[in-house]
Amino acid sequence: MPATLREVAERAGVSVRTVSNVVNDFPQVAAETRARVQRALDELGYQPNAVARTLRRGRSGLIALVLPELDVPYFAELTRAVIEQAASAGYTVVVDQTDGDPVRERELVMRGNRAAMFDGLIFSPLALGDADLRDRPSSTPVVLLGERVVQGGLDHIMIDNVAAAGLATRHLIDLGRQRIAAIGDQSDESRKTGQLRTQGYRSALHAAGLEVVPELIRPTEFFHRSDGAAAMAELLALPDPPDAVFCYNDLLALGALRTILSRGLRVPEDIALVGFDDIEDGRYSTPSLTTIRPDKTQIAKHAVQLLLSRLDGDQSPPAELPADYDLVIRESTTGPATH
Amino acid sequence: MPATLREVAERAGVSVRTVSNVVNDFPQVAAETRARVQRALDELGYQPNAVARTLRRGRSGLIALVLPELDVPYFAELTRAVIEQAASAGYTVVVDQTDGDPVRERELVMRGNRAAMFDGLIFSPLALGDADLRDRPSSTPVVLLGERVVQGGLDHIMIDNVAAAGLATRHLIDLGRQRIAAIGDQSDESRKTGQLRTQGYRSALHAAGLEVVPELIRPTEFFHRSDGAAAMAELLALPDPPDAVFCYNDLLALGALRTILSRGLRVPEDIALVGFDDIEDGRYSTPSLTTIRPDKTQIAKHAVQLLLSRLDGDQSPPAELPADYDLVIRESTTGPATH
DNA sequence: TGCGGGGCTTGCAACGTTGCAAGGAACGCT
DNA sequence: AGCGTTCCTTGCAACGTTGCAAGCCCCGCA
Repeated sequence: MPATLREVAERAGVSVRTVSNVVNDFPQVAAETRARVQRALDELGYQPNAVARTLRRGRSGLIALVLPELDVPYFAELTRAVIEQAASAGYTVVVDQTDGDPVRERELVMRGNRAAMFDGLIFSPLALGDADLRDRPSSTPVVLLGERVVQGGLDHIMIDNVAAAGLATRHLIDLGRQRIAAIGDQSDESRKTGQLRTQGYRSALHAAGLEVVPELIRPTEFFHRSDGAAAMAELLALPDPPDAVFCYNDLLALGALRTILSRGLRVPEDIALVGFDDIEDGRYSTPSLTTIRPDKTQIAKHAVQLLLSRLDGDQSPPAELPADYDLVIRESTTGPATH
Repeated sequence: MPATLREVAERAGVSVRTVSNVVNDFPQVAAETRARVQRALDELGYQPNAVARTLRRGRSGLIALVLPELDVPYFAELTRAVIEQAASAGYTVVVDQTDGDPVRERELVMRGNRAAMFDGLIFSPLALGDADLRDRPSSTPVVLLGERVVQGGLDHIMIDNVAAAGLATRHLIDLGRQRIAAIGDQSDESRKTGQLRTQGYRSALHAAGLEVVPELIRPTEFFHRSDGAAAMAELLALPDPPDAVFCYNDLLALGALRTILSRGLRVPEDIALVGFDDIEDGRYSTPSLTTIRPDKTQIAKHAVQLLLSRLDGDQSPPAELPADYDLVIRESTTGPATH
């Protein structure tokens, strides 16, 4: 049963308001009074009631990070970055996992700070699209992450997927590979990630004068290891298998790697592999994984700053911030370093 | 600016209390009134204010899951399980990451439901130990996960680490390995995990009549891939390197695997590897990882149930629930399946 | 002595909700 | 007609906090 302001006030022989003034470090408190109140606070182990405070102030100091899956390493790593950025601004992050369930996503995003208790939302949608987000009734600020939504009229942070995918593909072309496959295409109109990356992949092939072979572009339902493993098995079953694969994320690449190695083939000698996301797993696989590295810290920083500026009343039109990325070359395309 | 009960009441021409009755589905409301209020609710898009509700009811419907690191796959996978269990009981989970920072851990656990807004806490401590938790002033119920704390006088869920480590070690012995190393020992008195697993490792060796070689027991500061890679490098530098290694978690094992393979050695032919945790990464590495699999779903279920029973006023003495585990044999000890 | 002013403290109200118990209307019974 | 009962609705207060503005006291100055 924690102490309230009133109990502290009685013990210190002052009014509730004065205790509040001490707790909140208002200057207009006599030193002697302050000391007496402080003693009472300490003796009773007073902790302010955050709920009452939030009700009164209209701010909770919480921001929600809504993600499809926490056990996807990319999201886990991004979460760390967001928590760090928010903490340095005095905010606490609440993480919520939707599993890409449209109902859960809608619930979280559409309801405002009334249903939940947070001041703002950083949201990486999987199921919800442009249309869904067009007119949110809620007034809680939202920042979107990822390529899922393009025209939501909301603040939005994403990397240039077409260019990044092109960079990855060009790297394989530069290595002299001829039959370059892609894993992770998504026909579903609403899944922008796969489509944008396929677009970048195709342009890179075109630009190099290489033929785009439809059967080398493998769709997957999700971006998990198992999807990559299965897609790779299909590619290996082709009469003329690829000599390189661009996987649309690292998990797909790790799944594909597993399949390749289990068939006794070598990476990169027989098949070169490029992933996307630069998760830690890919730095410790054998061979380690060449990948596109999005600047997760930057993404987190932009997201938090954008959100906080909205909380401060920034009324400027929705921003669309690009995030940096680069290509990290490792063993899966160039072989082990010679030492 | 979302609607309040009062605004709805004015629109419907009833009292605030009646609107509340409709919102909360109290039976004593005339059908006609209910319909009229419902219409007003819909028109204004009313959403109850969770903060006010919590203040009034004394319950937020939130439970916090406090973990050292979200980007450690074991915790990410556990988080998924906890979220699922809590959701099925109508609770929402708030995830908080401490990075093992004692200050943050203390802050979260010591403060009650006042400082934060949750009804209870599921806590996997890294830095805090028995003494720290002995007399918490807060009345918020806590369930502890893991072996960090043994005598906290708090509800507690853990697996039998000694027995599990013994099982892993015995598996290596049964394969005929003679020089079995261990990675992940922790001399720091407060880090129970490493100590308990070392204890199980030693007993298994003793029981098999094998010598315990101190230099084969490698301490690590953390349980990350990089720690495993470094420790393995030390082991390989020994005049007489091991022919098997029991790693105290899968990340250590994956780091060790990376080091072994990069030296051109084979797993399991030259060195057999066993991990702990059964994270998904270990199912897709090459070779896939033999490991101890804690029943994460069971851990989550017990934790949530225990916590909710405390919230319901259960006053029974602190429980110490064991969680199940088993040994999953994969390629890192027995080689690829022949197909 | 009267008055202005600064330094410090306080009471009141409100944030939006719900528990409590009372209020009121309508009905049936004697 | 009077009374009890049932059914429905309502006002008040409170959860713990803080904004606002008033209030108090004491000091200094004329």
